[in-house]
Order: sequence, then structure tokens, then C-alpha cells
Amino acid sequence: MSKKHSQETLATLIRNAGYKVTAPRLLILSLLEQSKYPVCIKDLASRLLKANVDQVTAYRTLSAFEKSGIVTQVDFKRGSSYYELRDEQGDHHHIVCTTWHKVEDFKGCEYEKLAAKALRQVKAFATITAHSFEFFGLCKGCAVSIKN
Amino acid sequence: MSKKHSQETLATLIRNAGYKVTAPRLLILSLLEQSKYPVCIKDLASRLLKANVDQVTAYRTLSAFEKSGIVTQVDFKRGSSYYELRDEQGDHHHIVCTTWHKVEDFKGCEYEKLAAKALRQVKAFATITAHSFEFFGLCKGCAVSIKN
DNA sequence: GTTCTTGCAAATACTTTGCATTGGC
DNA sequence: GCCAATGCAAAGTATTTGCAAGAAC
Repeated sequence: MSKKHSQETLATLIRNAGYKVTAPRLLILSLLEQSKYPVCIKDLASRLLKANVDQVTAYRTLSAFEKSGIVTQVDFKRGSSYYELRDEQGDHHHIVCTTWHKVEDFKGCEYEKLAAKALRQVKAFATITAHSFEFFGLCKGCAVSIKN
Repeated sequence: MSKKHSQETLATLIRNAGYKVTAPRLLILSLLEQSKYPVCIKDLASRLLKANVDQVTAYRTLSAFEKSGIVTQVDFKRGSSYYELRDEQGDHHHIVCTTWHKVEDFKGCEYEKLAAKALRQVKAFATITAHSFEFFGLCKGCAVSIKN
């Protein structure tokens, strides 16, 4: 997921969403951008601490950014929240190793087709605005060590 | 999701997973069975309280049952965990209204196809053992009231 | 009788809120 | 200067752990 935005692009993202551009916000976005996979808020907070940014700011910022669609929250079933920069196509998801926590991306969940199908089935719903989709499994390393 | 197991069937589920059959466990499973949609652990706990079952027992039981595949945890992005009896076919998922919290089922996420596709793409993984998939949107009631 | 399970108390982890101060625009 | 954003402290909520007593088998 690292499609390098410049510092200026990150600032624009923030401004366009109607927020003031501040150092903590730029830092959070650039940390997310530098990470190949979603970052848990705890890790993020510990890196922010080095720049004297409080973790409360991380919570507030990420929650605001999620509402504005700048970032996406993903659930890896590990107790705390993971975030990544939003994927424009909205069609990349993750495979999570349940043993050693390796994470990989995969593409092509064909969300639109499924959403249309779901709305046809479920009469009580008007629109679908988001979806979550993750696979959980074993990476090859863990599969081997479990067998032994 | 209410495919009425008898009390005896529930006991068998428990026994087959290698656990002792106890009143709290039977009660938890029958509460899950009676509910049309996943139940959050807080609601469950408050109902268990009436039978003098501690919420710690709910946490421990559900977590054990999830590992054994008796129940499934679903993430509705509402802070606390939701559980339901495991769906044998494993192919039913939910549409969750983000405003008033209506939940409906839908079928046909075609998980096997996607899993095969994902494994073809992602060489580092050996197997996929589970998946999460939920849609978030607006039910018709909420869509109307927001417009006004 | 042995081992697993439970309740209760307490600890830990995660997230949100209140408020005075700071800083973007 | 105005209003939003931040840090710090504290509260609130969710979940886990330790251990002695009780129940399943």
C-alpha cells in the first residue's frame, strides 16, 4: 500500500477533509503511508510518543480521519484497532496469519457485485457504504512448524 | 439462524469439543440459538446474570467455543464482540445499519472461490481457515430520516 | 477422586471525555 | 483573534488473570 504521497499531498488530504494541517496529523499519515500493512494504534502511539504526540491525539485523529474516509479501520481480531490509508479502489484486503501475525494483501474481492447481490436479497436496506473482508489462515512458515 | 437444536444436541456439541457439559454452557448456547442475529457479549452477560452466571464465564466460554468452532465472532465495529452459533455452510454474513443498528443476513459471499483466488495470489500463505465479511450501510428507515 | 469449570476480586488493556492551553489560518 | 486541535489527567468500558471453592465425569 505504499503509494508515496508527498508531504504536500498529505496536507491536501487533510485540508480537503476540512481539518487544520498540524504536525501530529501529518506525522500520523506519513507513518501509515510508510507501513506496508495496517498499523495498530498501539504501535502508532509508541512512535508518536517520540515526537511528543499523545496517544489521545492518535485516537482522535484516526477516528476523525476514518469518518472522512482518509483512513480505513481493519479488524484483525487482535483486540486493538488497525488502520491504513484508504485504498482508492477499495478492493484490497488482507490475509492474516493467526499464529505469527504475518499479513499480506490480496485483491479482487469484487465488492460491488456482492453488494448489489446483497441489496437484492435484503429489502430492508437502502445503501451499502462500506464493507469489511479479511481472510485468516496460516502462512507457510507457521503451517510447517505446526505440523512438526 | 435459528435452526433449533434440542438441549441434547447442544450438549453433544459441547461434549464433542471436549468440554464438560455445564449449565452456563448450555444456557449460553441456547441464548445464541434463540437470537436471530449475533448477540453482543454485554447483552448476553446481562441475561446470564439472571441465572447467576458471571460475565467472566461468558468471556471464557465464548472464547473457548470460538477456538473449537462452535461459535463465530463477528465484528460490527461497535466496540464489543458479537457472537453467533457457527453456520455450517459458513456462507452467511451480515448487513449492519450504521445508524440504528439494524442487522440482516445475506447469503452467497462465495468464499471458497475468493479463498482460492487469494491463495493463488499470495504465495506466502498455506491455508485459509476463516474469513470475516460484513457490509455496513443504511437501512431504509434511516436513509429516509437522514434525508429529511 | 481427579480434573475441568466457575465465581469473585482484581488487574490489565483499550478508548473516550473534560478542560485549560496552544497553534493554525 | 477565533476556533479547532492538543496534552494531560481522569473516567469509562472491555477483557483477562489468579485463585479457592464447586461440579462434571
